[in-house]
Amino acid sequence: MRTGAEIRQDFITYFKEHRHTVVPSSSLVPAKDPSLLFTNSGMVQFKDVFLGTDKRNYKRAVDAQKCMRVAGKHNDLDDVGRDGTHHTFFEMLGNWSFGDYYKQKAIEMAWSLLTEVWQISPDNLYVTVFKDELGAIDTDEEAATAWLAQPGFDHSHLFHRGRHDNFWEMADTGPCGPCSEIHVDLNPGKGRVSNDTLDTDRFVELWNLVFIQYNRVSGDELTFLPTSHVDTGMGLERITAILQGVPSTYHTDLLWPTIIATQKLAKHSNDERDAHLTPYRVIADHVRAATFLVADGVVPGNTNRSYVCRMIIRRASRFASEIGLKEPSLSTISETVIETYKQAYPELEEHGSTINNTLYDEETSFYKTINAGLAHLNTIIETASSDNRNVLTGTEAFDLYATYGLPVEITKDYCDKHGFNVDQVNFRRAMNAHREASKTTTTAGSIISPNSEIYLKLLHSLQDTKYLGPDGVEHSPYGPNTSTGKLLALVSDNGQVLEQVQPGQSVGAILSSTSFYIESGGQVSDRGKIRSPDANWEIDVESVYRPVSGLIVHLGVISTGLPRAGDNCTASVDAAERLSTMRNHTATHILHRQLRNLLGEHARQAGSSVTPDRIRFDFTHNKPLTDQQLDKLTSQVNLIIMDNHTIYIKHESYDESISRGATALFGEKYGDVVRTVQIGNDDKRYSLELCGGTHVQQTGEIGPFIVTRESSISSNTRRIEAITGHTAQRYVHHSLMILSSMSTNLQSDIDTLPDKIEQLQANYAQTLSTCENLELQLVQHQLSQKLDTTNHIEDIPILITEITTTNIKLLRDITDWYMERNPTGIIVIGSVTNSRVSLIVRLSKTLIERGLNAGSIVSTISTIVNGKGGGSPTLGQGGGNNAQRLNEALSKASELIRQILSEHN
RNA sequence: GGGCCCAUGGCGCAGUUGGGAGCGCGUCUCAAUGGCAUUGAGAAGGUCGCGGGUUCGAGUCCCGCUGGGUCCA
Repeated sequence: MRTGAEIRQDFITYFKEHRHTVVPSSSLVPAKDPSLLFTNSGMVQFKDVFLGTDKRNYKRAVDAQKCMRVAGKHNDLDDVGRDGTHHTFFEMLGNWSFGDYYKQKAIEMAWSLLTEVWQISPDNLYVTVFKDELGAIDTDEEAATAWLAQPGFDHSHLFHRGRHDNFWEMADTGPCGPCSEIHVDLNPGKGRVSNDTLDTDRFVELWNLVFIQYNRVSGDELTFLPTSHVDTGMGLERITAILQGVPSTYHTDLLWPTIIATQKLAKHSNDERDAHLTPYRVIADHVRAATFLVADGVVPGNTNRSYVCRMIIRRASRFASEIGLKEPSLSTISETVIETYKQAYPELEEHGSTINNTLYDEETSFYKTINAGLAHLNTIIETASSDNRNVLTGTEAFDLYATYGLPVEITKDYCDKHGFNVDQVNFRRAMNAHREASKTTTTAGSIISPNSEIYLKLLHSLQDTKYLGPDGVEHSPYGPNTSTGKLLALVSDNGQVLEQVQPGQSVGAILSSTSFYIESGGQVSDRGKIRSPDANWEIDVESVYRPVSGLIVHLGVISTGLPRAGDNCTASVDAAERLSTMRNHTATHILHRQLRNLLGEHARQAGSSVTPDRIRFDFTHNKPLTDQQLDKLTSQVNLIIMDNHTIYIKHESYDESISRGATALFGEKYGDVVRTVQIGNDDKRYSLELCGGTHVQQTGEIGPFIVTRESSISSNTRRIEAITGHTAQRYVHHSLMILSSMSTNLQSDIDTLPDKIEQLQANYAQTLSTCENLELQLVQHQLSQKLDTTNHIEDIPILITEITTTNIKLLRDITDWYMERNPTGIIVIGSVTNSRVSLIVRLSKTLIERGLNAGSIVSTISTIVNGKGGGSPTLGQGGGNNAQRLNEALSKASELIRQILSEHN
């Protein structure tokens, strides 16, 4: 029996023998494609080839591509594991022709691989080809004829299908074409096969061959592409299940070992395992997906892909607890995944410890979340029970879910146990409302979304006029800062050619050659000027971008003159800014390396921004850096700078650079030949990264390196901001000035400033408490002198007085002092500070039943001083801003108390 | 990107239309026992995350920020 690994290799070997270039799987994180959460098919890494915006140096390719399908238009995550076919993560085997062979050859190779190499009986194979149900697009006779000509192909096994199944489109417009699907009969002899039975679970849809021949210009207009392409995809899990003759993809040797590993942990018998197959499948699928995600640098978090990663881990954990695993166990299970896949995907083993720690940490924090959520649910249930309610409202259940992260299934279980029902209809309703509310209302600020079509046309027309060679604009960002050439065109920001322009206008300038760097790898594009001495004009360039391969647009403002296509001109990069950027970029590499040395290899770059002003570096790490770590980091980076290592830049093959240990980044796209930036010579190499950016020649040029900020941007992701060169030097200077002026003001050496400040603070605290003490004594003194003015109304000692103090807290405290001496009494105090009046009424508890209430008394008398007040029955506070009427307020208090007491008798 | 929740002593938390900053554990001191576990009595420990605002008065209400949690896109 062929193993899954062998089957993957069979596929690759077969097409390699047919002169295909073996291309490695691209990362699950799509390179520079923010519209796509994850790589979800084999074509993602070749998308720009089909669009015609980029080229490869091969015409035939074969690959096994890691794919994730989750949280798409309809989130089918909840279905994964409930049957034997759905997966979040899977591998797509594909062979590709970029303008090389077409239908005939593709079909022939597919047929021969299936029937000859893998020995699948032609009797069990069925094929569909495209036939437009609307009759607008031609039927794919070419494919049909090719299928019918294959040896052993049963003519009754060919079916026609319409647009939904057999016409492939990348988007609303763009490359598209008919496709052919190969289906395998799992139950031959189960009766006649029709077009409809192909969709039943008797069949597996195994392999889709897409023939890209059209370009959709609009909803109802197709044009033929100049060259046609083949794009095929076959699920590795599916073919493996078929060749191994097992009942589902989970029973293949790709996933079954994971299920066995889980079974061991759960200590289940085989019967118990089979009775709980759904949780087993979910765990196997999700742990595999999470393992691959973490290996590709995705870390669980609360946004975007990070969130998907978290969701998968938590869902697996939830199902793990269903089979009795109450301790974190996913990280143990993932070891089996790594073991199964490490040969084909060495990154799994390389990041093994990161995967282990990440899964363990996430599962642990999930437990914490659940416990907090259950505690919250418990208090809800308790209060509800005391109100004789035994239904959890939809809002409550949803709040538990959306705010406390308690999965609704867990809520339901817990409610069941406590005799509660959950209002699921209103839960759904709340969920939908939440979805609506979350929909982005503001479209993210104008992302340059060039209409590639327009730019491609422009590129071709410029090439037709011979101003541009076949490779397009000559680009040399690594050479001299200045280049001379011709202004080829001026365009608007959506790519329309501008015939007439005026000074002050924003334009995009296309030159025959340029040395401006184009934003990439986090490094911003250069700024600078384009000048024409002959025609006497100048453009201030703000940024530069490449809408399609071969075309470079300088965005800027015309500062003087009237530039016209055809003018000779010189483009100069702002050299000082560029140098600052280079300092920062090289420093970024050192920072990256040093972070990993300091924190561990899991601390990987998760985005960066390198500008002339600063470095912003995001990386995966789950807690803040301590002061000691930051200190160590800074001094070590500076040491490396001072070691004055030489930077070596070279071009080599991707594989070669990786084998030398180069760091490749996620979300970056690399060709077969890559540019590597090495700090330090081969004997004393400090770091090696794939990078297209610009760098200084010696680390010493960087100057001082200073971390200005360390912060969190989402869970498990930290951000460091830093400065170098002139900016750092100015920063140090500025800081020293501040220190020096502090030292003058505090009359202390800089070295002893911290002590001095500490001492001042201690003195201040001491003085403050002394003051408070003195004030208290002062107030006590005042009050003690007035104690003999205490009157009695009926049998109640009552003191109404004015006291001078700035501290209202003391007024409250002093009432304690009074109450100790007159436990059954009343005291009313008025005080004036800054022309504001404060009033306090304090009375004995025993007086409450005689109708007295300190809060309401103070409330009444406060209105006299133009204010408000309130409080408890024994202590009321209030105030106002009319100090003139304080006496009036105090006598009103006396009157009021008298009145209440008499009424209450 | 949008929504919701949280931040109070070393730790875990309470704080009621805005009115005296608290509880449990821990820490320290004293006492009881020959010593410990322990028990009793007492004490220390707080910019209530930060900054504004409303108010006579804000831990509490409003706005902004920081950090953490969580869901959705």
